[in-house]
Amino acid sequence: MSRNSPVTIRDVARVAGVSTATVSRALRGLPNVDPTTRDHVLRVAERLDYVVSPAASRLASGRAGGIAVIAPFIARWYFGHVLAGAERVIQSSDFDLLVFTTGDPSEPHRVPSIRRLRRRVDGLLLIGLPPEIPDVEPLLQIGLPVTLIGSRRAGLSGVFIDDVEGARLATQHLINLGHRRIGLIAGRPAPNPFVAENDRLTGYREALRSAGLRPDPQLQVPGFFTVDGGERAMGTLLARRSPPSAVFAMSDEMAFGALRALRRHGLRPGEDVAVVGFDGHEMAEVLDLTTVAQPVEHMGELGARLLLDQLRGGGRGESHRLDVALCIRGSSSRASAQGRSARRPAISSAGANRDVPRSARLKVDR
Amino acid sequence: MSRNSPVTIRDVARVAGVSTATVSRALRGLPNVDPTTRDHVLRVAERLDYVVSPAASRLASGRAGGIAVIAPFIARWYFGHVLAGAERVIQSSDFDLLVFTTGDPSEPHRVPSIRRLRRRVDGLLLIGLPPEIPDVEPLLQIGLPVTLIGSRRAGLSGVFIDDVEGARLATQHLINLGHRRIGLIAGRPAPNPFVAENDRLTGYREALRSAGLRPDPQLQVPGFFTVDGGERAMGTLLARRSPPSAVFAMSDEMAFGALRALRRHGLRPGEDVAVVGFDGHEMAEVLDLTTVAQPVEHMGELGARLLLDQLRGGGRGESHRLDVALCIRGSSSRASAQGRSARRPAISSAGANRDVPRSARLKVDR
DNA sequence: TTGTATGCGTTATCAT
DNA sequence: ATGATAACGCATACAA
Repeated sequence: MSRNSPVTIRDVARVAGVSTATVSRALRGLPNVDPTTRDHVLRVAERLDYVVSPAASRLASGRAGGIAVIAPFIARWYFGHVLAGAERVIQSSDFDLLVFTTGDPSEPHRVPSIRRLRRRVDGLLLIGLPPEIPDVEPLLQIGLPVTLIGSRRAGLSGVFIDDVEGARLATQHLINLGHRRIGLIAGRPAPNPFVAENDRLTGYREALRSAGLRPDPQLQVPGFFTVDGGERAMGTLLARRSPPSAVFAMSDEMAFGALRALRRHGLRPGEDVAVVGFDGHEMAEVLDLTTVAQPVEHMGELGARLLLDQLRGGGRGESHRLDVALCIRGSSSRASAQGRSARRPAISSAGANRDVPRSARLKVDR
Repeated sequence: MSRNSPVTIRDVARVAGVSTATVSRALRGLPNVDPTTRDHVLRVAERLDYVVSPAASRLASGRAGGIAVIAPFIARWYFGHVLAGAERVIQSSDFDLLVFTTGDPSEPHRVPSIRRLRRRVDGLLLIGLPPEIPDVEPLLQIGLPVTLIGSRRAGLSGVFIDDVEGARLATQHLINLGHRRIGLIAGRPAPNPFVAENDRLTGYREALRSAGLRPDPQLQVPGFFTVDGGERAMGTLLARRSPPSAVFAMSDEMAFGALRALRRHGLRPGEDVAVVGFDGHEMAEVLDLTTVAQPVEHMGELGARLLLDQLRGGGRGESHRLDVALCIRGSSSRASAQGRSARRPAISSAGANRDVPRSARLKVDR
């Protein structure tokens, strides 16, 4: 059995008839190497199927050779897509991509300990992790180049969207449709340290206020960014004495849950209750859900690129704000203010200020 | 405080008043170390905030210290969830988790070159990559411990489901509902080397045959495992001279597309055309889609565990077959065996509160 | 149980 | 442009 073929740099040097130093230089494309020599060395290395030992290289050079991508989750839509974008870019570099998951950052710290990171990676790519929360802070102190995706911090490289604007777009859209009681399915209960959430809350409120509407705390419910959470949140909203006629959810997945809650209550999205999500999830199209789309994969790519730039000594601390886009679909376009209320006489009246039909008041299961 | 003071094993040894060898042994929990000494060393290391240099350690020991998880995609539901499961257990080991993406394995090879893997990882975790396709084969030859998830090969460690049985369950369910023309939305066009696809095709055919039905090639269309592909496939099926009254899709995402196609054609899933998917996607519940659920996260966990066992010299080549479960929902339970019969006036979404008969066969899931 | 000494495969410094 | 050689930080036979 031809177990391992420990072809070392010395073998290459010997066969090529040069010193290991020259081989090293040639292989890494360093200057001060005769083109002829380099060519020769490359050929020999190829023929011998030589592969540098990362361990040795790293030990000698002091570089770790890896990039840590740290995110709360992998399987959730937003994170999966950002990660996919980042992976593509990092894979085309010669850094290893190490993945770390933290779980919900508002819960007990599962953030990878510094020890787990130190000496193993040269840079950090943080996805959806607010730099201000206690467990993340240490990661920033460890002195490695960092790039933030989906959150931001003065002086740190990052790529993010205008969450305030996104939420405002969504809310304003609902207002334009004639709605006056607009609910909010948020993430975690406020107050919390998550910038994106706070920004979206701000956008929501601002839109309401500038339309002369008063944000009603009773209409703001946490949905924890899950489908089930969104469903429960919608249930809670429907159970209010005066339920909303429209809802803005801070994520598509929560909006999906909201849609289901509506159906379970016999209400039709877009007709009885308007719903707008946030993300641009593929399923939003399938479910005919209006949403604020963000360029997730691109955010991952760009973030990775920014980090690589730093690692290569190039520009440090660059920051990019990407645009979002409101995708209007059936869940909000069939304005019910005067819309197809024919099928549901109960809600035909009262313009935008109408109440949700009685059936909405039914108790929420689960 | 000063930057980082590269605390080495020698510093620890000096401060602790022992040799570096002892420190090394103590820190790694090796036997033949006086408990008192070990304790002392540990304390000193802790106080000095010592972190072993992976590079040095790996160079000296010859181990790479990493596990490569290789999958076609990250952002697709199945892969994201399997990966999440694997991540959890690998993270609790002391191997680094390196992620590699290949893109669709039926396309030009983007499989990570051996050179990219050799010396960097100690083991391979292949997700949804059939060992028989040309690009994957080399990975198996490189001599590293391998575990397969979602595919299998005699002699190789792996975790998979009974795809034949899953497809049979789905198809039989439709047959039981009275359907006789049952379409199939497959993955890639047959023939192809993907075991899971072939198995599901087999299950589909067997169910039909054992019910005295003849599988009609005209009713088998590729959907490429995407929502859009599924939508197109459904469109194709509906355009047949004699369209199916029911459809089994090899993935939930394709089934979602099929649902959308139906709606666009003014047909109601579960009433005009029955649809069954495959996966157990969360959205299946939201969309009231009947599906064959597989324990994806658990597959990831188990796969990682099997690989770790091999790496630790324990059991080699273990194989696990996990059970699937048919989750019956509205997309198939409102039996209406007459295909595109006259549309019914009723709107039945309100009653979509079906429970999930976890049919006889579910092992692990949540 | 503990210490000594050597080697792991590269990179980088200094000559040449 | 190229070569010799000292680190790099740790693991591990071997000795004690």
